[in-house]
Amino acid sequence: METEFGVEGNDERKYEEAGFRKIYSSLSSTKQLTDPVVYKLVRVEGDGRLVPATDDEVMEVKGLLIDEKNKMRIVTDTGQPMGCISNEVSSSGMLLQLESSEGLSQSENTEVDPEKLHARLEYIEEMLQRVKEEERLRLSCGSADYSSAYVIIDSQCSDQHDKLPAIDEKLQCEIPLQETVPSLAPSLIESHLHQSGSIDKCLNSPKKPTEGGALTSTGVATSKPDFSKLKEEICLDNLSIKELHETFKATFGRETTVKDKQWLKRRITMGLTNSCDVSATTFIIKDNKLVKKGKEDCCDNGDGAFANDPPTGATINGSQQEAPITHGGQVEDQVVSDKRSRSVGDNSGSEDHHAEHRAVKRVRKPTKRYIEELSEVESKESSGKSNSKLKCSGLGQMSSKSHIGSVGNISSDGRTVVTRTDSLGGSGIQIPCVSRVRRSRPRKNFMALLEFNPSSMSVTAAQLKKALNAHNILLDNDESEKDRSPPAKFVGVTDKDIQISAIDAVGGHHKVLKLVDSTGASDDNVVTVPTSKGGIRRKHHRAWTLSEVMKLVEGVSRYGAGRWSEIKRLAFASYSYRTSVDLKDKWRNLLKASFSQIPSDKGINCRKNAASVPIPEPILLRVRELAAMQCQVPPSLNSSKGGGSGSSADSVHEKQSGYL
DNA sequence: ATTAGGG
DNA sequence: CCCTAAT
Repeated sequence: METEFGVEGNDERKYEEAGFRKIYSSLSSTKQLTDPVVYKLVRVEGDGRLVPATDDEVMEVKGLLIDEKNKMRIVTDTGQPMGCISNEVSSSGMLLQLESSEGLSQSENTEVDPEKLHARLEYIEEMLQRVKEEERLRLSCGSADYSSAYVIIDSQCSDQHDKLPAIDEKLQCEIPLQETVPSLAPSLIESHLHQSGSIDKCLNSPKKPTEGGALTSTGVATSKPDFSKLKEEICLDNLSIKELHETFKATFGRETTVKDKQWLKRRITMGLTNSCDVSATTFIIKDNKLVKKGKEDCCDNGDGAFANDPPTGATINGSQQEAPITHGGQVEDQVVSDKRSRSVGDNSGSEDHHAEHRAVKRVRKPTKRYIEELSEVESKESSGKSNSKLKCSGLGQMSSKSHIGSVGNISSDGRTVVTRTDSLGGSGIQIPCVSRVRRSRPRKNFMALLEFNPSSMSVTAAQLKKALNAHNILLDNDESEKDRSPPAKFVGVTDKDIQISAIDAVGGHHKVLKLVDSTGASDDNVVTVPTSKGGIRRKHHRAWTLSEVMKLVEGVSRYGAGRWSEIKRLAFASYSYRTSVDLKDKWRNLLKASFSQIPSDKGINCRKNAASVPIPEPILLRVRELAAMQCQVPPSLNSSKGGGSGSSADSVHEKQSGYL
């Protein structure tokens, strides 16, 4: 149906005979299908049966795996249910089967180059990363309905696995998923235009000697979102992987480890242009619009898409050892060389970790909060203990047990969650160091309980535990269990986690990676932090990402300031945190910022930026616009700053588009 | 339940 | 961000 046959009909028949139905091929006709990867989509029924994905499901997932450069195909299984894998599968989901070419085309040849396998592994990881990212992005758009994605890796070459002990390990990584990732409002783009007089250069020289020094020795800029990189014109083409990662973070407020330049560029571009139609081969974003350099024009040609695939990745700077995931099929070797330990799917925090770890042989720098928390712990316990634990759970696990093993846990807001044994009520249970207790709701319940049962601690404790469990915060020693993801068994999952667990499927021939989606907000937990002053204060600051801000702004422009619940529902549907009140507060802040920060623009970005990322001027401008058109302009500084060129145009603009 | 404002 | 008053 949605089949898009075509292109190298080479092994077409073979696949079909094997019971596959090819549904998508993004292969360019020029590429050789020497080492194809086959995807098979399967749904996991509640009883554990695996049934072929429906066409609709296929369609849905199809978009997730458009891989234009690597030679692979996506096919669905036309066949029958594949049998039971587990009766623990409660949630239905998608199965994505990756079949290595070795399995298909070389099934007779048992001798598989270990290197190739390794390469395959790396490749799969990369793909998983991408699936994950796509999943996140998709989630943030609030579209999807299915809550799980499964990836099955057909291990027909299981005999090779001994040679690659890492495989099994890698399949068992948990992936706490993070929410977020909106796209930028097109409306912002316009306002940006007005101001673009002063706008110019590409951001390909993001390294100011001053910044980031503390973080990385490679001179890569800091990992904190740097909106400045998103301002003005962005030449994604010239960026290294690292820089792309930075840009990605700035755009989506989240780290990524996807090493594919093309993918990164496309994704970033999509985010920045709020378009899903980004298939350009050149990625220059100017004024939030995609500018195509040498080629035709921008954004369009949604389908066949990435036929020509100018090696933008070829812009590899020799200086930086960037992830050499290139296209074609020659990549593998390079990838192999990159076999650092790495988890299939951690989330931002550890992704960061990986990125850093990879570029520099250096342990991830603990976040401020982490240090803070650690110190708190230390104050109670012996400091040395804590330290060792940190190291242990942070890295030791990975390196010792296996290539990757469990990456430990990462809180969805990007912080590494180190488990420690704490004397909570003297029970000595293991709790995540940084785990935060669910905020408002449980607290309420908890309080209520305390009120009604002031004396029965057991009850309240149980309730608390229950509440925590409800949010997938394991208080028990399940921590390790969770990590291990015992084979042939699905981990109990809530909709709040994304994880990948390996299980032995039918006849032990399949490894299944489960990619459970997350509503994204597993982090609206809170931690109360004893302030040095004595009081204890809550400590959840969830930094607003650029994307969020832009979404907010766009929401305001669309529904009007004040309709926070509307905006919440419509524009922030996928953000479980960020209440309407939050939106309101943020808007208030934005207003304040937009009307105050103007004059000191140049002087500011020197030092102060280090701590707090400034909001890009275009956004502020837009905010001012909206404020003006909605009569929210603070009386004091009404028309002061506007004197310049942009404002006149703006005012005109705002008057005309005043009502929406 | 949602908003507006102050803290 | 939190809290509260007002609607």
